[in-house]
Amino acid sequence: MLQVSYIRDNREQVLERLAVKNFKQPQLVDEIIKLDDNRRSTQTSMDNVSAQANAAAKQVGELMRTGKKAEAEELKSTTGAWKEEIKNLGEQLNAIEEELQQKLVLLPNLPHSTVPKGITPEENEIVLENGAIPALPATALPHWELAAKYNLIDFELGVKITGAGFPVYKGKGAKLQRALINYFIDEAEKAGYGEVMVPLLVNEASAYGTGQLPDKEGQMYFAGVDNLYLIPTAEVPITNMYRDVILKAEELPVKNCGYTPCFRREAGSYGAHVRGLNRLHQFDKVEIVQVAHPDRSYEMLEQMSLHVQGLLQKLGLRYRVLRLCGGDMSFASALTYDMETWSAAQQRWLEVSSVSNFESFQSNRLKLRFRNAEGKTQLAHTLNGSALALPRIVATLLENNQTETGIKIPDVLVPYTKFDWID
RNA sequence: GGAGAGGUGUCUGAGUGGUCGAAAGAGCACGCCUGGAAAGUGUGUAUACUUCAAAAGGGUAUCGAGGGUUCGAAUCCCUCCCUCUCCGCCA
Repeated sequence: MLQVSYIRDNREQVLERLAVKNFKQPQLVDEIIKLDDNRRSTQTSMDNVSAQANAAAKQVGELMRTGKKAEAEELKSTTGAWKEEIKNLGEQLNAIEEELQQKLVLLPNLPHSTVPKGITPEENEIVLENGAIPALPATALPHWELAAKYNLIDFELGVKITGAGFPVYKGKGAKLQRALINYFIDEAEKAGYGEVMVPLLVNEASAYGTGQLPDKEGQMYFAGVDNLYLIPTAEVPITNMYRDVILKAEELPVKNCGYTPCFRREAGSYGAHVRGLNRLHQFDKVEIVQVAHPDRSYEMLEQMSLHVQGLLQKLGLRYRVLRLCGGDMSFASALTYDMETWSAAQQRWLEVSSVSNFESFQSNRLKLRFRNAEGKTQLAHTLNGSALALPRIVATLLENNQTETGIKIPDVLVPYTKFDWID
């Protein structure tokens, strides 16, 4: 959520930035400013009447104490009109604030100045490409066939137990999952991210805090009896640890990492591109999250991007980094890098990580602040990234490392898997 | 699931109708003291909105949330939420 004061002070710039994000309702900006004007004047009127009423109440007390009952009674009789007015103004104010809030949550975050214009994924900017293109045998298989051939993942069994998109990992397939999780967590800790293990269900306030509500309600599984949402990403519980928190400036940046399963309904996305591990309803992910000083958040974003790239390099995967264009970015992000690995058997790029700076868009909702050099509270910046999401990493690893005789495990993972071949 | 207790500032904790944004202590910050530190001592120490060109200053709101009674509510009444304890069940 953008800050109203910022919108007021930078109207032109806000409109210009929203256009980069291809935002369709620029009139909202002026509507918001107008509502805020209205809010202010109503608030001022109400405060003035309240001040009068408060003063009178104090005076009544004083008169009673000094025994001037008649005067007190007289004063009492005059306060009725004020009460009525305060009530009316209060109702008006509530209505205005509600409408303002409703419009405010419709505005996406403003894209950073380096975000390219564009609408479709094709217009994303390729920042760099790295790693060798694997040479596969002519008999190379896509991962879902490899998974079946080596008995690593049973998609059908998952359908029986739960439904499509909930695979069962078996044997070395299951061990590979655990190995990757532990490897990613260890690497994140080495990079200074403190590990946390968080709840997989969150309440409404948390879902709202990171922006899943109100707009993306349909994406989350919902446990209605207890009013809890299954997390679509660890970002939600981890970032919400800092909801309503005022940090000291010297505590920044706060760096956390955590492993969780992630649950996404992915309503309406079916087809050839979502076969196998390409898109699941439940998947595993290690997330890195930072709360940063506004002056340094972009530096931190680069640091996070390099961390993710380091993982891909160590796993020996060919990857590329994209700077998302305005139209392809998420609602809450100011700048997003997507990392994609090259799936040699599917002959396509697969998104395995997304690293974003949300600036103060989330922290404004979360009321996540720090005390700045002047001793005043200021909104902190929040960032997060996948480091990494497992399924497409597994897909690429299986496909790119396949040989006639089996699948080679990358050296860095062998201490975790305790085996170096799947055969 | 049954029964009970309770939600006050960074924390502990007082406060049952006015002088309460709130005692006291702890913590923290700054100063004094000291060769330096501890102890001691002094001062300060919530958040948001608003007014003001800005600062200073002023106003309003907030003692779990919402509503009510009253000239006036942390304090009384109602509804909801949450936490804790005991019992039951249980990984």
